[in-house]
Amino acid sequence: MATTVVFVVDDDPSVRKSLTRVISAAGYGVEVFASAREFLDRVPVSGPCCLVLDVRMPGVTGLDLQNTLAHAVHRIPIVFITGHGDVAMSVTAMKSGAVDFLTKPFASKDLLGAIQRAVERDTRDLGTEAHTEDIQARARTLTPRERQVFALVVTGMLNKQIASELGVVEKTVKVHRARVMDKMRAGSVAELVRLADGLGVIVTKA
Amino acid sequence: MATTVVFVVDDDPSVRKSLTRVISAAGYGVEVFASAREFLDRVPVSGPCCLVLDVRMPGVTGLDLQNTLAHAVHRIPIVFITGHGDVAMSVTAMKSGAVDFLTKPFASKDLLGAIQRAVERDTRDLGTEAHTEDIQARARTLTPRERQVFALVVTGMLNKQIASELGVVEKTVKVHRARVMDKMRAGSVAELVRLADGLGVIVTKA
DNA sequence: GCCCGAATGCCCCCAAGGTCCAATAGCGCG
DNA sequence: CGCGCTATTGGACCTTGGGGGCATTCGGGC
Repeated sequence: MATTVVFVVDDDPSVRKSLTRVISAAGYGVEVFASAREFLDRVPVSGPCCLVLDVRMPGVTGLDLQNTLAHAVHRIPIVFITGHGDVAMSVTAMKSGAVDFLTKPFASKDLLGAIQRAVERDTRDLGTEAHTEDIQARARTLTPRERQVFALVVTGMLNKQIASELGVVEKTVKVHRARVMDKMRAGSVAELVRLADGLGVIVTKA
Repeated sequence: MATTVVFVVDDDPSVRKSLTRVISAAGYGVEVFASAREFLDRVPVSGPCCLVLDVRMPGVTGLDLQNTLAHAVHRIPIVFITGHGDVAMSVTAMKSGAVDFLTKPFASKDLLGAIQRAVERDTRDLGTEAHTEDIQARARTLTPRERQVFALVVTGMLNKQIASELGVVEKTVKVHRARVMDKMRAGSVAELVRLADGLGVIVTKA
């Protein structure tokens, strides 16, 4: 499997160096960046990861980067570190979903603990994300009509009810329905409902 | 409907007084307490609410109270306020699910904004909670056998498969199944699956 | 002894799913 | 322009699955 990689963004070279030592000693892959921009210029990742981010940096700050990433496709979990943090700053970061917010000096084990929690979260997110992607991919192969039938089937409607709803004959509904079950790879109505809800719930909850 | 009530726990009488003024002016009901213990001695609430809590108090602190409430049945959303907060304290509070963490002096609108978000969260929680309660109540009326059939039906298994799984005849399964649909007030398998997943997801998440 | 949960048999109806076949419409390609 | 492909629709027919009604039996518990 791909090694879990921890990204470090800090403008202080000595901090980057010591963080790299501590984090790689814990068995993670480490990639360091001196600025938010540098990080954004080569984000593409696969596999679980997290971001250790200095709040206070010249130019784009850590909080700015957090906001930028919040609208990105894949939201990477962030552990903030800072030399001169204040309460308002930490609260803002936490409200925006940061995993932790450490003020220097901090114990290595605190940092590694936070990183571990961040990585765990990311692993979970990636799992559900991949799963949702998979389902959406199947849903995309449905024709418009099949999609309509799909939507009505998962409400529990009978074929004849769906038929009158769509203004067609029951037989036609059966055909579409069979294709939906096939394309969505559902072996039963129960599975189909779960696929549908997985699609809907995620959208509603996220 | 019941008025939304905001609980205030602070050991400083003058703070209690001014908070009461600000919060009730915003249209909320307010109940004040001088200590965590005093609050715990008369918690029972119905209807949406939230808690405005001073971190630093003699005896049981705000963070202690937060921990205590975390294991309670109904987790009330908390807005922390404090005169002398530090970053570690705020991060702990936020990680434990606090809605916000304000340091004095703060603007009234910041407090009221936080309260509004807390109340909205509580309203949502109460809604889903009541809904889950309702479903669980129905599930409790099921006999052991009906429960087993219920569990297998929502897997998408056929009656004959359930029958062999339970070592009985298909007809017997049909009878239980019919009772399950009746008791759970489900009009279709689709609905039944949603009821079951609603139960399962909550159980898994809580 | 009565009530209830559980199990079962028989009969019948309706819903779901599949087979074989067929028609129409739109769209891109040579 | 015709050919092929896909989406959509529909009919006839048959099998399997789900659900309801009715009656019976059996074992516990009050």
